Amino acid sequence: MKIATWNVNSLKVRLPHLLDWLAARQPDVVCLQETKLEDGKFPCAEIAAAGYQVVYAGQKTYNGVAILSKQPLLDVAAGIAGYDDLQQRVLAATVDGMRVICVYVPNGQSVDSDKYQYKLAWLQALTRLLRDELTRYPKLIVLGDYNIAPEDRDVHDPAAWAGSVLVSEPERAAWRELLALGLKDSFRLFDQPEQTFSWWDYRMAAFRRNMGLRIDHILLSDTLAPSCTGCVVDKDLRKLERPSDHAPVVAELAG
DNA sequence: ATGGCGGCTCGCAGCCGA
Repeated sequence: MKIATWNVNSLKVRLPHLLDWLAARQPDVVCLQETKLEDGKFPCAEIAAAGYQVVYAGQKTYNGVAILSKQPLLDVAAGIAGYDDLQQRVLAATVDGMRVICVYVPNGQSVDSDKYQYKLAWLQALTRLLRDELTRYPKLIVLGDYNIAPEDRDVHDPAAWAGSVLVSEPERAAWRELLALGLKDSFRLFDQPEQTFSWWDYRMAAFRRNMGLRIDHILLSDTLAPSCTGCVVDKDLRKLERPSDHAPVVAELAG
């Protein structure tokens, strides 16, 4: 099965791209971030017509997450239990016995901002949630926009980015804590082309010059990781008119 | 060169993303 994550940066604007992409690629499960839609405005009919069930947790202007699936979505839960968050950033559902958790990690803005402290606290809360979920769901997949480039090879210009938000050591330490729960970065299970990224700034012709970061990730529990047969970034959507600044990441699981 | 682009809003300027 094919399972994907994509930060759409407004589902309203990106819906035509999404529908074309679903038809072309036929992923089984798709997690979306930054839908930026109140639930009453979610395009349910269009997504149903494309052959997908969908659950979503949105808000006006910012954030918002959704899970699309060809198979039924069960035991749906939004947010992080025990962590009050007005921002809609987490959505979980069970698909075919596999727990799927869609995450939109806070950006953090800059390392000296309140938003950065929120990001670090939020990542701690996510770690607690995932530790708990892993006790109940050995087959766990956590995918989304992590807003962390885990290593320097995930950054187009590590020297220019050194110490800044998205690459700072506390963020990378939080990333390693997630992996230490028993999760694998599916992208790094395979040989990959150098300079593979999932986000490029809209400015400075960054996509054309491949000035990007790899910040969108698919984490697989140690139980699930052996069944992963590939993980790629699908850059085609970033080449279209009016693209999202993120490209989808797609993992293939056997069986 | 801290700008640049593109999304959003009780909008027409300012905030936010990454």
